[in-house]
Amino acid sequence: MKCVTPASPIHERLRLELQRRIVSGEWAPGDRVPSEASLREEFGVSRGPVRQALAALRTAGLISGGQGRQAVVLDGAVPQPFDAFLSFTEWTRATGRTPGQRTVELARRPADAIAAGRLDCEPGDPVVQVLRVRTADGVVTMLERATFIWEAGRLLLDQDLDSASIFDTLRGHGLHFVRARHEIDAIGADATDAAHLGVPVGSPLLRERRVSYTPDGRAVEAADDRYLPGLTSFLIENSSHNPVPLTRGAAS
Amino acid sequence: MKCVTPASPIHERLRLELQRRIVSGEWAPGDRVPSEASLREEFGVSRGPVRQALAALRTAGLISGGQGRQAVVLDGAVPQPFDAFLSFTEWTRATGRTPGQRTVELARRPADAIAAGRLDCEPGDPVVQVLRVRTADGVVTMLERATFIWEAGRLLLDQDLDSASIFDTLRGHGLHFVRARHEIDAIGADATDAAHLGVPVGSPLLRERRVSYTPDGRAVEAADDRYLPGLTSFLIENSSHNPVPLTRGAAS
DNA sequence: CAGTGGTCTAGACCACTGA
DNA sequence: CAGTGGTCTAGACCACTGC
Repeated sequence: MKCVTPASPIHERLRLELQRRIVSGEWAPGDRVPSEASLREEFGVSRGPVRQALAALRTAGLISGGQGRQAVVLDGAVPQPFDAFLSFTEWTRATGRTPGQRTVELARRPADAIAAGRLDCEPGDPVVQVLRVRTADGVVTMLERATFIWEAGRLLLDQDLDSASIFDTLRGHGLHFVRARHEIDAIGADATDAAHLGVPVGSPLLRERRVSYTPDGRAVEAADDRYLPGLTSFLIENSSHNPVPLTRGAAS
Repeated sequence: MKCVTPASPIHERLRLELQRRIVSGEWAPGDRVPSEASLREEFGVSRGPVRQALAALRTAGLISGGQGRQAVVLDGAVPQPFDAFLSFTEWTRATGRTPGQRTVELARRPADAIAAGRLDCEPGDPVVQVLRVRTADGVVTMLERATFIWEAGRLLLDQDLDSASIFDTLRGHGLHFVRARHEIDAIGADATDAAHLGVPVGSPLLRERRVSYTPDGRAVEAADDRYLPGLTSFLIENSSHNPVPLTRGAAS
């Protein structure tokens, strides 16, 4: 088994190897995935890790499955790691482009009721707010409004945000994100959006509101990102075998 | 164990019971979930099903987790079954409202290049297209453009679409959907959108484009649904433990 | 250091699919 | 009817968390 990271668990290495065979085209869409028994034999492991690896690929939308029915390679989009969905910087790099940013505002102020509710802190608690225009290969793509709890935001106040990734900075101080909740809808551009994205007030924008959490469950960042339409979309792969924490919600 | 459906697998019944305890408030957000050992003892099963049930709850965003760290109940949104995300009818009912619809057009025509590509058939093959205004509790919510392959669409031609769920109809003929791919973005209303949704041309709409598949991997339905903003949003729970087939994509 | 979850093995039975 | 995946058990070792 040609494994990239020999230190990780068997099921993880197995998943990476199978994923490599799929995205490299070695196994083409429509091909039948080897049976669990074959994979057990090929890699010399028991059935547990094999099933874990296959379940992960199914969740990622790379293969199909079903009782009695042999799995088949699907023509899914290449899966992105968790970080790539959290960080504009990571996402842009992962898609082969160069991320850029221009910080419009970086301020410490007391949390208003909305921010306090989303970040699970008290109104009036100090928070740090960032307003940045994000670009990909120099093209204006998104306007980012992010609010951080003081413990995280204070680390950003003396940073040059135009040249550093916020996520990298926080990670460097031991603040990791392991969970996030996203709410996606459409909204007309307000005056601020219009000014920085170069569109008329009221023109359509794709909005992603997000709250990110640390392993111990504390909310650290609440964001309101507004994307220019036509440049960005969100893709979701969904199946009854592996239900996704995906909900169509009424207004909020 | 108070189980709703004694015929289903242990891990499924276990998940439902634990989910019930969470959504009913019996276990409040912030409470610690009993250890795997306790659950094994309480339900008299081995560790496998217990872990399967807990993994499902983690994926659904209902509980946290982590090596050595005892799981904690989160304040997540109530999870929706797979069907509820596919069918406007199911979703509306699941959220306690009454679905309605007004069919604008129901037509058989040859597939154009775009529809053929999405449905994996040849341009010129017959398809059935449906244009419907969808309402919830009588409020106009969404304009649905759906294209079906002939095998499915032919079942709809003699239906009264104003009173029946398309998904129910197809299900009744043995056409089940088990997988779907969704692409979500924002777009300005075109003339058709404007006329049926009652908004000016160019005003922001939330667009969901979707392709649905049967168990044997055939694409059956390609949809382009446009939601009025402020009434509907998409919610996604995301974690590094349980990566979600969720991708931010460049334009399409 | 005790308890917890993460991982792995070996073996078993069943339901379903497809030739 | 043979092969496949879905499910379950019993037992084991390890890494990490939190007291």
